[in-house]
Amino acid sequence: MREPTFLILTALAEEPRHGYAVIEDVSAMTGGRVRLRAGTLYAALDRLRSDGLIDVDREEVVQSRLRRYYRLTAAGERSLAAETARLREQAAIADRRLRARRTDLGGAPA
Amino acid sequence: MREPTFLILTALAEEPRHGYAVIEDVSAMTGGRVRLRAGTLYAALDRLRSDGLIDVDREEVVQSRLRRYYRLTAAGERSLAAETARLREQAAIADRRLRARRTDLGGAPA
DNA sequence: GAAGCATATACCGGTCATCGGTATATGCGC
DNA sequence: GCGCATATACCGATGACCGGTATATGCTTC
Repeated sequence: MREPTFLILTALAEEPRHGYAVIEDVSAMTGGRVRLRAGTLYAALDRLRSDGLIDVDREEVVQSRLRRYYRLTAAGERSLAAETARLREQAAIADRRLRARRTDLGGAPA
Repeated sequence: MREPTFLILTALAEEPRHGYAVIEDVSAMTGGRVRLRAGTLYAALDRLRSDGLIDVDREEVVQSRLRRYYRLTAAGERSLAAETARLREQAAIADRRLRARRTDLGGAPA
């Protein structure tokens, strides 16, 4: 799973959101670093839906504009949890090695 | 940065390694989940080298076969550290939301 | 009242990291 | 001599993602 996909699932983990709200939440989550493109978002939404990780929650019409809300399915929740565990483990391994490097004397000029 | 690239940098963070040793370390690190393909590895190595994140450490001939060892540069170390921090943060956010979900009552059948 | 901006969904062409397979070469065990 | 592990390297295909654009509406500003 790539970063944008992971962030979309994380956005939907908090509460059902419509497309545009996902873009905004991902931006807020990453301190503005990740600005999801419309193309990325809607393609990912379709893909995640056909994979059964998300589903349409409801549709609302606000100011005569359609809002389609998506929510995480049980499978999506499991998938996000597994991915989160993986991220945490890999970060821990890298962290350990980076620390060991710095401990091994200021060291080799790279 | 995608997962294979991150894992390659992590493999080199421990000590200089040659290509094949990177494949083995990545496999060990991920409990056998990630088996880097030769195509993935050498393309990534070339790319990382031209990006200045890794460099050739030395070359050895073992059993008349060449072994090219790569090491992390200072830039590579910084890049890996930044990426690690990003992973840790995103995992923490997702974790928080997943926990909140479970707390919010066993909840909605997805 | 029109121009511009935010909201909102959607499509499309292109890029690029990765995958899967293959080529090449050597040494070892059977 | 055959298969396997080691070792580097190339190539075509895939697919997620990017960037841009189209469409539509309502709000704000001049």
